[in-house]
Amino acid sequence: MASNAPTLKMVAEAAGVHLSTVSRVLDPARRHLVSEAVAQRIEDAARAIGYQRDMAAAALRTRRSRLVGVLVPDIANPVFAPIIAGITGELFDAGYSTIVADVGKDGARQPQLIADLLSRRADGLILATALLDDPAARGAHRSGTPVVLVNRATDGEPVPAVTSDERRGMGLVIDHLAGLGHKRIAHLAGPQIISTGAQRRAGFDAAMRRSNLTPDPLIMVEAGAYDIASGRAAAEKLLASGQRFTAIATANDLLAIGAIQALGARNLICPRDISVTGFNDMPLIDMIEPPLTTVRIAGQEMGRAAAAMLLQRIQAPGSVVEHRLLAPELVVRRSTAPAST
Amino acid sequence: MASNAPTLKMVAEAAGVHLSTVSRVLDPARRHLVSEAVAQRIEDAARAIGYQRDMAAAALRTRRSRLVGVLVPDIANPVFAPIIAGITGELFDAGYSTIVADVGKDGARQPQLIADLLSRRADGLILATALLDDPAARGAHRSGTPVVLVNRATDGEPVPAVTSDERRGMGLVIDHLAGLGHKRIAHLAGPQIISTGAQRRAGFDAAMRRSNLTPDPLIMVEAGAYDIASGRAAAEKLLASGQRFTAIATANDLLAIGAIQALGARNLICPRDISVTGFNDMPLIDMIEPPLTTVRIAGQEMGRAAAAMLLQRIQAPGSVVEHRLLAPELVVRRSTAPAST
DNA sequence: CTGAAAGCGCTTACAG
DNA sequence: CTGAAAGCGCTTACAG
Repeated sequence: MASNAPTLKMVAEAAGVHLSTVSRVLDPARRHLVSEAVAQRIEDAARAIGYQRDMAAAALRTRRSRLVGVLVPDIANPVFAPIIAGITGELFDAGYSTIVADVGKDGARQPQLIADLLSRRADGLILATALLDDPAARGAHRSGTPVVLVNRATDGEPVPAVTSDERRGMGLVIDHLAGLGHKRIAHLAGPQIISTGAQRRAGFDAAMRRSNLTPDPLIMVEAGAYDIASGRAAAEKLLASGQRFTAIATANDLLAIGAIQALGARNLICPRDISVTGFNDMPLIDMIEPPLTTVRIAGQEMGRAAAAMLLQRIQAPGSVVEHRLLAPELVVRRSTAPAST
Repeated sequence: MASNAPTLKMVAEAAGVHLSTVSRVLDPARRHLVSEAVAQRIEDAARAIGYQRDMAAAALRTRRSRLVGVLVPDIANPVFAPIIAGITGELFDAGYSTIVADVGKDGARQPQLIADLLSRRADGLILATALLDDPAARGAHRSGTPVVLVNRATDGEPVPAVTSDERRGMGLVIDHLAGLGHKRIAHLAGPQIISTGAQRRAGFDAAMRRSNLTPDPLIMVEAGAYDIASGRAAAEKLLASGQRFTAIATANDLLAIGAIQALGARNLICPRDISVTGFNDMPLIDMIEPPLTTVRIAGQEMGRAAAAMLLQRIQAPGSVVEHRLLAPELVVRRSTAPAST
């Protein structure tokens, strides 16, 4: 274990050289500075005694840790799983380690987690936790720490980000529903303090107008959170309003499940009476009844792209801030049908 | 950012003391060694210039990093999400950071990841990746590194572990099915090189005998992996065998979905013709058609318990090896019904 | 109660 | 091409 781990000095003694020479040989970028014969001898010795470079010490000396911190709102939420997988995969390939931390639903742990990550000399941060107005994200970015937002962006002062193109995603939904003859389309929106909620709603408005339909404020409701209970509650409000509509475009798969439950409670059947769409294409959402028409976001790619962007910013800290948008994809299943008349 | 971060020395200068005194004051355990007046002055100075302890340097000096590595077979698998959440939550509360790493489906990255974690002076490892025979887990444990297995255990030489009580879980399933009058119960087993697969199968045999039923090798199949496709393929083999059975007890929810699909392909309906049970109670499994009767494992608790056990082993490295078993719970839904006659 | 010094394991100018 | 030395930012015996 660590307490008796071989050090550079031990390798040096075994090979009969100075430890600085060992350090050179073991760094691919500087190995050529040493004669081949000596280098060979050192490599043999290092292998023989099982030398492993101490990253903690190297980080202290070089001020680079090859460590990246990832903050997520809820590590148990399946939506983030492919994103995290993409991030860790890309970073691993680049020789980086990833610390994934869960800030808790209310984000309470975020400040301490950021401080902790920085005190471990993390080379950069990826935040999946951003609110539209997010002082922590802005602050970290401003202070010069390489930061990239993923899945959710901020508005106002730009911070580097990789997200799905939410407006386009909702546009695909509306085009699909309009194509099925739906005219009165309700929107079950996500929390408007998060970019996904706000952008999907904006995409809803824009796409409705593009289709010459009117986004009617009377059939728009906002869910308090992205979960089934909130979706059901919001959909019940919609149904209780007495307004007429033939489809509900929701901002999230779980909200869609809640909406379908609310319909069922009133003996309305999806899609026969009312079509419902989701967003995200989460695992198993194709297995529910009815299988959900939804928008697939490229989670793993998003994670990879965010990691790549961060790596690039670690190399060139001051470089221009970009917001990369990934194209989503409509997945038509059986929760949508021609408008009932 | 990190390059101009305040150091102990800067705080010392600001407060007009030696940096060793600052170090004492900022460590709660040694603060009492310094006079209150000086301590106050130092704390004020530290706050004023925004001092943050450099964990990398502290780790180098103390040989403790307050960092724990967690290895999972597939970070995108929803089964692991609550386990990871439990682990990170418990460790955060204890002042530890967690590195979560995905070893990839074939485990190819595991050796390098373990080496990397150790080179960052991780204080311990939690492995959710263990095979029944797992040289890496055994090796790490033997070398004196604090290690705890979670969800999956090894056999042979004992390594500390926290898992669900698989035999008991499958026992609950069989008792339930037997209570519904099923006598010919097929087993769709998980991979037998993983403890979950092996133990659930062992639990199946034991519980069948306890109920005076015969576990029939002719209606037992092993899935190649825990996924829908493997479940479907295995169930098709079962159906093609011509053997008679009225229920299939599977080792995993995804396998159960595959089994239900295989039934559907032969125009058999679950549960009318054949009852099917799952295992894990993964997210949304209650929403599929039919909602699945399954065994709920206490994922988050399991994670917390594994973290607590690791913390304890970090304090007392040589302490006795235990394998903690958490009680699972049967969740009856609509995929099981009285045996058709 | 406080300071001065050594040293954790590395990397990297600087000599030779 | 190789060695000797300084120093990253801390903690911790050892003095006084």
